Amino acid sequence: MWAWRKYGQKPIKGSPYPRNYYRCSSSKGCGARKQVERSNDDPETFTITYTGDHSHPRPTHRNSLAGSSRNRSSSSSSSSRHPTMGDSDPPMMTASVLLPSSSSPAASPITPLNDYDSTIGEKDGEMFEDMPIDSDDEDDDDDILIPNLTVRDEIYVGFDGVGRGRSS
DNA sequence: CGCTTTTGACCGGCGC
DNA sequence: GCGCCGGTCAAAAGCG
Repeated sequence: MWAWRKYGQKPIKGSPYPRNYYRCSSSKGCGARKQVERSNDDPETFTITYTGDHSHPRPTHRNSLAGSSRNRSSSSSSSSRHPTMGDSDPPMMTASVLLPSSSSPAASPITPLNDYDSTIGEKDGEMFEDMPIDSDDEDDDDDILIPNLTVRDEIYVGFDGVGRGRSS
């Protein structure tokens, strides 16, 4: 997926675990940020909060980003959607990754996050972006986000930066 | 060599 | 005005 560079980590009050701050490094002026925090109750549950939007196309191997947008400000995220799609503006893209240690993924539509356990159970909050996409070749054009399963109602991914930059 | 990660410090905002 | 909290940047080190 995208490349995320960790730029900070701070202990959050109210949570025994620290929060990690990641920033997209795929593009210079990409204002996309990722915030990873572990649940207090479920150490296996990670709450990922994405904010902002990427200003660069997806490194997918399919689809050509015909004339992808070329407007790159510097910090502001003025990205455009895919021309092929007719730019809609999804208010937000959310991805919640929960790793139920005991819960069974049976309820999950896809992606057995059980495997995540090994990937994530390393330390506090690492990069576990290797979600096992079952898709043969993810032909989706630009469907951001992965099939996430939100089991915990507390797993809420808030987007304060929704519609930041380009929209509006 | 380039890039990523890690820790600390700094800054801004808010509350009291 | 001070203290607290959250958030970000910066510099250095390590690894590929």
